Amino acid sequence: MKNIPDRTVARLCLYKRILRDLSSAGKQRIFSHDLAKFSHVTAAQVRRDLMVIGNMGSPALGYQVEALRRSIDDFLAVSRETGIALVGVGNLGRALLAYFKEPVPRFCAAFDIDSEKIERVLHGCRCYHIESLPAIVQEKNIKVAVIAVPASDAQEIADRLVLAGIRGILNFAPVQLRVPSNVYLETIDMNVALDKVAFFAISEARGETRRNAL
Amino acid sequence: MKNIPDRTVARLCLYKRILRDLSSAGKQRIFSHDLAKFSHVTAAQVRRDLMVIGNMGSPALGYQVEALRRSIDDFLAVSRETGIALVGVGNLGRALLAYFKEPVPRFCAAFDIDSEKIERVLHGCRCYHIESLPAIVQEKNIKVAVIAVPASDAQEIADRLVLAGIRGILNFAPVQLRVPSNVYLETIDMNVALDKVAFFAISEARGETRRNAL
DNA sequence: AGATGTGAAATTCTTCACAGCG
DNA sequence: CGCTGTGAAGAATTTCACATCT
Repeated sequence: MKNIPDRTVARLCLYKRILRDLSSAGKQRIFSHDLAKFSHVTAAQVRRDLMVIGNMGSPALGYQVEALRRSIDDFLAVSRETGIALVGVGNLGRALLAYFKEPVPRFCAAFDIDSEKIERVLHGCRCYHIESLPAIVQEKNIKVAVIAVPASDAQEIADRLVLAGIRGILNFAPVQLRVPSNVYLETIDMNVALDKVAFFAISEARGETRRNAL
Repeated sequence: MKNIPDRTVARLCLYKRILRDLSSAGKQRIFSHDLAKFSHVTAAQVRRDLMVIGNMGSPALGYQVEALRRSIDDFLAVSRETGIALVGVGNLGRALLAYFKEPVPRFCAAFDIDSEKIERVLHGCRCYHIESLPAIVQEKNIKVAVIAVPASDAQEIADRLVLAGIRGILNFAPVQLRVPSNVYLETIDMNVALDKVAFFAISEARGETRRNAL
């Protein structure tokens, strides 16, 4: 498989969500132009992105919302071929459990060290002791993990995750983690996000309004 | 002021955080090469980014950690010239209040409709009824807001924020909001983030490991 | 007519590479 | 010498524009 640009994948994920919303709102067809408007990108960009999943549209009718959604879903299908674990069931961790519970729970296991939480089920997700990580990761075929522990613990958790065979990490701790290059890492540093918004909000150096992170 | 690229600002925010960490770890000087390693970018990129805040380094000694941190801080200083509001004190909102409470609380007001929460102080931040938004925004000179309400309410909140004079919005609701072009908007869609990590984790289409969102 | 799919141009972002300094 | 600051080259990404289809 060719190298798909990171940005393209992010936009495809976005289109997927928009198409789902449109679909459940009963819309049947859509033109690149409209999808572009919803996603805050250009129509040419939409069509270019859609090239990677093979053509789908008809000049007369545009794209079939449901068919396109399914195509993108298939392309990204991997998302459902793996379990996803959450590490850290503090404030943020619990919020993530709640956030990702609808429409289908996305986490299949949560980990913490606090014995208060072990074996409890929060927002539909069972909580295990971090020592069980390797066993559960194996058992549930987990390839992706989200880190929601304090910055001071994040590197140790990352190391454990890598050791347990995790292939992708979404990190919310405000540190730059070191992981082997075959593990995909993305860090969402909300301090950075907030600083950036504040900067562009106030300075007149409008960074030509990019509307999507990632 | 020239147009500073969005990415550059994001990296400057990141350098700032790293320099703060280094500084409190007692480090005095640093070379672009090292800062690059910590931020997962190249040394040339670091130097290029630092150009926008004016030169600072000495070939012999590298950069003075504390001076550089202060320079970046000044450049981004706007971050502290404004109040920041949180709208939506649900699971995610409360997690954000906790997350942004250290070292200095960053939110100066929270808003919700739930009368249970009004006038209570959570994680050091007072909660107001959404109807008070215009008054409090004016009173506290708030220019930036974070949206942490359900997707279905996010557009209405965005409209109210814009009307109240907000200049920048960080949106956590999984919808693409429509705001006037003079308002800076950034959306962090955690579903998209997770989909993307899952995609690159499993497909062999390694998107040449970008290590930072934003 | 008006939309798609796509080479090719334009733009933006990153890296190279080297002059100049301490 | 090795590092900074930076012009210039190189990559990557986005946009243009048009041939093609309905």
